[in-house]
Amino acid sequence: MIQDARVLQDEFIPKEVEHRDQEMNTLAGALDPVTRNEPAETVFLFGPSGSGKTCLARFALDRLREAVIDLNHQYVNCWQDYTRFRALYRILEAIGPTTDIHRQSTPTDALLERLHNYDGPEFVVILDEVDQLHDDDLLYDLYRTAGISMILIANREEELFAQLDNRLVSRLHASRRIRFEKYELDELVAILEDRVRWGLAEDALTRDQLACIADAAAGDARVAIGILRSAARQAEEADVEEIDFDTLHDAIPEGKREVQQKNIKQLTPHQRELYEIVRKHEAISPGELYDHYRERVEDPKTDRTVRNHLSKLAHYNLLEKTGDGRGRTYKLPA
DNA sequence: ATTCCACGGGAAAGCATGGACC
DNA sequence: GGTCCATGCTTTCCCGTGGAAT
Repeated sequence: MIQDARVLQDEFIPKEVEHRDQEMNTLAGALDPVTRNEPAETVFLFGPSGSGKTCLARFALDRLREAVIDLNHQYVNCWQDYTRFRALYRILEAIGPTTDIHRQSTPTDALLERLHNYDGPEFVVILDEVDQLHDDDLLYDLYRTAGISMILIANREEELFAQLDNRLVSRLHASRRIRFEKYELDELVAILEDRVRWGLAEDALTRDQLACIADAAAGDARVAIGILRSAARQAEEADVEEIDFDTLHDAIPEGKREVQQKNIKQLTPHQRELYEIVRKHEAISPGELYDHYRERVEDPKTDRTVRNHLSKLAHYNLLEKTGDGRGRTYKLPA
């Protein structure tokens, strides 16, 4: 069934990107100065999740590397590396060994100094989920570093600029902005067809089945590929060459759930406990939640810390806050 | 009006850890 | 080895704000 599992991974970058010609042209245009050894324009990619932002950014960077011999690059997911220190660390990894830098005991200023001393070839940094950065000093740092170009990725344009410092907003005002729309149904089907062609046995799925997946994914390519992956895995385990309707039916919720399960694994025991408590309730009030938590956990943290955890869980889309103030309840997202 | 929760920003304390020095 | 210091990250403490209930 599965010929090449890499094709079904989230990180896979296809040889061609479909239905994003306009966006690709703009992005390539912004990056073009790099081919003349000049810094690229700063580019923003905005759009909903699964609309191809990250994929296109990496794709464009790959293309650029084919044309430019000397080019440094790094991809930073700000969701994971959300402090100034960690993001800087990630960036420095691309320009040299970092074994002498330690999470504790090396000051952020030392990282910054090393970055400013950089005098290698043009350096393109992709900052994904840039709105997850806890403070925007990092953007300022990079902006002021000669030889570094930025591709910045976020969901919502207005929200991002609302949270940025005013100085930064005015400096970034002139940068290029590319807006992505959700994929249409037939576009998703085309994307899935490619993945099937490259990664699965021939005719593993019918066109109708792909359309069914695309429909369930509601314009989100990541979800669509997740469902496909899940279906292929089940077929592989059952050792069959075709995916039947039942398998597909099961794969839809599972594919959707996969992203969440990934996030749950990263939680601390306390955070997971909170998640479990919310999961067991239809909807739970904050006070009730704190009570349950204190009962179930050996060494309960303070309410304030619990609130921090809850914010984090909400950030990961693992739970949902509804209402405000007194009427606030927590529940699992729909 | 007043009280009651809940929220979340910010300061400070606590924690874990590598490096310098003895 | 042992001690102390510096640092980033987490947790706690303090507190102002604001809506809901009384």
